[in-house]
Amino acid sequence: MASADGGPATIETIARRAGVSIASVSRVLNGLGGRPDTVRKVQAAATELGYVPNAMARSLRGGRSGQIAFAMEDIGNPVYVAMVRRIQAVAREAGFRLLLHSTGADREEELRALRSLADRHTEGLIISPIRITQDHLDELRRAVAPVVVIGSLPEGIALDNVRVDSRVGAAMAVAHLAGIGRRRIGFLNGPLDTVPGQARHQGYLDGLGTADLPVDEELVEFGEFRTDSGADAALRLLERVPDLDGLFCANDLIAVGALRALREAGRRVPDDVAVVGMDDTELARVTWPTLTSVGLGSARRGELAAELLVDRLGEGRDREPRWVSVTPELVARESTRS
Amino acid sequence: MASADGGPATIETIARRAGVSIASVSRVLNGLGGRPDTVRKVQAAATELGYVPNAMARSLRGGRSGQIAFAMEDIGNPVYVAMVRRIQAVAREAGFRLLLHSTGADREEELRALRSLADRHTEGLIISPIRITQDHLDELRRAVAPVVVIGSLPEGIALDNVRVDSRVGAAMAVAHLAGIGRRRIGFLNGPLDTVPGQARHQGYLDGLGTADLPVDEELVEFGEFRTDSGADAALRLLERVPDLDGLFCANDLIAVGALRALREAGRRVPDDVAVVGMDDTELARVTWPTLTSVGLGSARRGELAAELLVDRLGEGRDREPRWVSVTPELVARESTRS
DNA sequence: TTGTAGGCGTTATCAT
DNA sequence: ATGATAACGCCTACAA
Repeated sequence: MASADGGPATIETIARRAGVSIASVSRVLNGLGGRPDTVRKVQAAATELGYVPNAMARSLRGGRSGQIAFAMEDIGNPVYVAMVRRIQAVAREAGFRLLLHSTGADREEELRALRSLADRHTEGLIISPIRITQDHLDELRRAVAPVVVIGSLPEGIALDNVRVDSRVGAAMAVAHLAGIGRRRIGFLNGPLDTVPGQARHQGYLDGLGTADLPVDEELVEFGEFRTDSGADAALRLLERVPDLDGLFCANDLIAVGALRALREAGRRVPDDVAVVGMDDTELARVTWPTLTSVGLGSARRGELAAELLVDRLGEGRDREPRWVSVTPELVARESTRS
Repeated sequence: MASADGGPATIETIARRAGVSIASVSRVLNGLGGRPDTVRKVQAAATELGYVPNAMARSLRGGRSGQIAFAMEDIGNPVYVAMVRRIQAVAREAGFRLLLHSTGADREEELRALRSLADRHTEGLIISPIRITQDHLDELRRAVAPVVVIGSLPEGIALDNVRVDSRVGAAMAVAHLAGIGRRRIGFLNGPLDTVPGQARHQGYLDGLGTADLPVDEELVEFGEFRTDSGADAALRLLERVPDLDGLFCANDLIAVGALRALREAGRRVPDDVAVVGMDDTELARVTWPTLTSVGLGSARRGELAAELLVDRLGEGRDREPRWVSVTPELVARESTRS
């Protein structure tokens, strides 16, 4: 029952009702003892009034909001869904609520998310930016609360950081395609001015080198990390390189678009063109043919990031920044089955 | 620059620095006028100190946290992703931060989400439960802050509510299958003790009736609203009803599982078995064949729910509860192409 | 064991 | 126009 006297019950309401001071109420409610008699009266009053402590007052007083935030590009990308899921679980476990920032990869939005730490509504932030500008670095440096970055950071940034070497992952993809005898291996990349775009491009070149395949700029197309963009890019590539027999896509969304484009263009997968995606999202199991993809441990990265943050907000307040990493793993499916 | 004197800058710090009272600082910072001279001094001090108002203090004082929450079953389901996306957008637009509760369809978790409104860390809640127990109703009734329910509510509950008639949607699916000449139309449903499970079951029966097809209990299988469960159910159904030629799945996840099972069982889609899903999620465009699905406007429902909540937290504080609904829409794709 | 009182950082009221 | 002061609800010395 809410109190009849207007607003919700407060320790003051309870104190009056129980005939004790607010201090006693607070103590009892926080299990700090008291005379049995007092305890009983307070608990009775609290129950009758349906008392629930005001989280805002607690936060203000305690200097801790009990909230952390996760900023990502777009929850529409299954990679982030996987991350959010695990982050949510770890956060809840540790008693934190989770806030979501969808930035749309907009630089301003990302910076806003970082800056918003300053108002202390959130105790810490996990951020996964695909571009890292000087502004980002400045803002990261002057962040007033712990930040964990998912994604590769330049040397010398003293921040908790969860990374995965997607350059190696990309090379694995190319090696896999070369391994099943493909010679004309195309690459559908995202924007080259993004961290993943850059790394995967390097990895693609590495992979070609290792497989002793010539580098041919004709084989590379750029677009956004999205399905529609992937389909368009695939069509452009097919037009230009009719004898394509392998295709590495910089993420699963692009790969899904590519599969569609290939089908529309009458190419069989994997017989004519074998395809490899990246991120090993849930999508990879749903397409037809199912998609071979290089997993980058997104769920695991989310989990690790959350654990780092939670630790730093508790025990590990003053520890050195930690850089942890996850190993890419190729999961072979029908799209490269010989 | 943060102030050197320990903690972050407060209006107090600024006041000292500018040589005015905290009241003046507050006024200037909130644009409530002041002598040009004073304004200048305060603004200068605030900038130099890198002042950012403490959100917790503001919330406590103002009685508003600027936060709303969304509670859903599992962010892994694309239906909720679509909702979250729009909710996030509307919330941000209105100046609210968004908190996420993943309940795993656990009754206790859902109730906890509802009860957590009591601590005022959140101003309102959007909840999308698939089961509505008496406990839910009790808790909804005594909720201390505005709640918007996405999903059908029993009569007589005075709450903002966004619904879609998935019974009609299910009937549309069956009608569509019958319309392309299918006679043995199976149904893979979720649990019958859920609101959607119940409604879709009714709709399935409605559809058969309208198409003058006999009701045959053999044609119905139950499972969870998940892909793996859908695959299992499909196999059971195929075993029992070899002459199946149409299949309605209670959501896209089930349908994705069914498509896989059908392929493994050597049935061609749509030639042997035509398939219709429900929710028209992003998955429907990604499968092969692409999936005909009955859209239930999940993005739109999320948007409407957020708008209702935001309105009630502002202008519409005292208006009557509103029930808005969205119309199902069948999107035909390859899985039912004749 | 208990109560009084101060303070967390704001905003808003009320004199001046 | 400005400053002192009282809340908002909670926790916690400190004093009794």
